[in-house]
Amino acid sequence: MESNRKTNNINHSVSVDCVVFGFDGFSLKVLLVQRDLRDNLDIGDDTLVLPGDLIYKDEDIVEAASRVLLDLTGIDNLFLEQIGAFGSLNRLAKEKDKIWLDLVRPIPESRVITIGYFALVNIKNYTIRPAGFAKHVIWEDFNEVGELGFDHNDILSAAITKLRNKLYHEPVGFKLLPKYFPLNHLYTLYNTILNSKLDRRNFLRRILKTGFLKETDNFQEGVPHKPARLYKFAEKEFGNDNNQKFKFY
Amino acid sequence: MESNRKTNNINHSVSVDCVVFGFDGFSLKVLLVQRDLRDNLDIGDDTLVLPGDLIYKDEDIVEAASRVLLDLTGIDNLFLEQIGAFGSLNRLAKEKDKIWLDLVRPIPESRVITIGYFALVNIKNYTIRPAGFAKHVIWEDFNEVGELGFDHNDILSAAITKLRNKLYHEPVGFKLLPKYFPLNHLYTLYNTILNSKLDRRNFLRRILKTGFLKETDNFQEGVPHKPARLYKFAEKEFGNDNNQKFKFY
DNA sequence: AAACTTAGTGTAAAATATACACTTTGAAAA
DNA sequence: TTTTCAAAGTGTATATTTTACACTAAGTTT
Repeated sequence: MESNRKTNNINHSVSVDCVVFGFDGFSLKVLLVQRDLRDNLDIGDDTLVLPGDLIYKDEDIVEAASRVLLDLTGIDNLFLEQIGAFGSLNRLAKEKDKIWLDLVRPIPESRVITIGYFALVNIKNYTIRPAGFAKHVIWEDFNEVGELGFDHNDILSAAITKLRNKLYHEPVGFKLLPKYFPLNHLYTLYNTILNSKLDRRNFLRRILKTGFLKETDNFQEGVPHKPARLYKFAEKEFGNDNNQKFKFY
Repeated sequence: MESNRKTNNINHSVSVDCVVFGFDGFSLKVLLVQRDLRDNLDIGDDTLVLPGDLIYKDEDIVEAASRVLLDLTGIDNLFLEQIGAFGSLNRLAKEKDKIWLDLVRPIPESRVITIGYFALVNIKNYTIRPAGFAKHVIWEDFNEVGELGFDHNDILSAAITKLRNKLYHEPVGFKLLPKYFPLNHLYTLYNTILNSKLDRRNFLRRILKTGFLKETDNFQEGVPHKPARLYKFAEKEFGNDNNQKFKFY
């Protein structure tokens, strides 16, 4: 039996949890799932959590994170980066969390250490769909995230810190945007995520100087004002390996 | 039986490994242990590894790292920071590693994910001593580290990257020095770790401007030249929480 | 044609970074 | 006690970068 084979193949000590950030043009979003039971029993638990699951015994950690995102949200083949391991002894100790674990986990009392992963996506590229034992999958406004299940607020904090640092040193901002985008969208994105109001002219000059953007001959269409030139990521110079760094502010 | 109680209390899926850096005035050192068997059988394995061990089921991860350092090296009560989780499927697959695991681990074939930790110590504050199942404990010159057991070269790489980044943004360099130190020692330390030859006058000016150093009225003693003024870390301004950052280069 | 909205652009002043070498001071040796 | 040695300690002129700041251009809508 397929599910049995999988059950036996579970590592009950280690899980992964994923922080997926998106940007809709106005605010930073986080992908959250409302947990539900495998067999569609509804226990009236509407706690939101990060998408995550126990890993399989024969599965690389980052592969587990990929699988989780595909299963729970339909998002496939993302660039994932590790945030770190979260293993405090009471991370599964909230009452609601224990009830849920009792119902869905073969060894509900097991002490689980989770590895956090972090990804950036263009929100419009994905039609998220609940699957596995998620009831709903939603894009939650980052500033409106309330108390999550387990220690997921801690993981999310670590993720936002990482994202903010990355914006200053690595060409990542464009990952939250469509392939072609006007510079002002990137400008709004930086201001939104960093909670800042950067000088627009200086921003444009500096972001271009980092070299990770390449101008195209395409322009915005359907906007009720002068259409802006579209830019794209300069893969040739920066590759897909997140190695090259720059100093931005 | 004490050791039995402990054996039953082991989490066979998760370990910790520690990268402890020291500085002897000339080069960066890493604490390594030569692994040996618990019962002092010598299997002729002189492979060097990072100090590490499986965690206990009821133990916080960072506490496990502390325990390991105390047990294996006599170093107690260090500031430890997480590097990340290392969980590739073949991380324990080298032939020598398998032999060692077969001999010392209750479940030698278990798939183990390890959490790397990183610490900086003043090398002279500690008389390292082997204990547990380490045969020797040594301070190895960072540039002379050869092939380590398991995936420990990967962990070490991640650690040195982290250290180099930290030197630019956090007041940590002084942790590798005695409580009171002349600025030139810090200068040598930066040059050594960063493989650079910074301009001395500019370095002194800039490191002072970061504000994390406080001049004292003490001077070097017993040196065959003009004694330099000693400085110490400005705890009042920077606290012990590694929060405050600066931009240094 | 006028009004609206965002795109796109330049510069002067201030701050910071860089490159560079000599004098001072104490200890040790002569 | 004088000389020598070794590292400590210090300043500045120039180049570069950062900052603050506001108007014109272009396309769309009315």
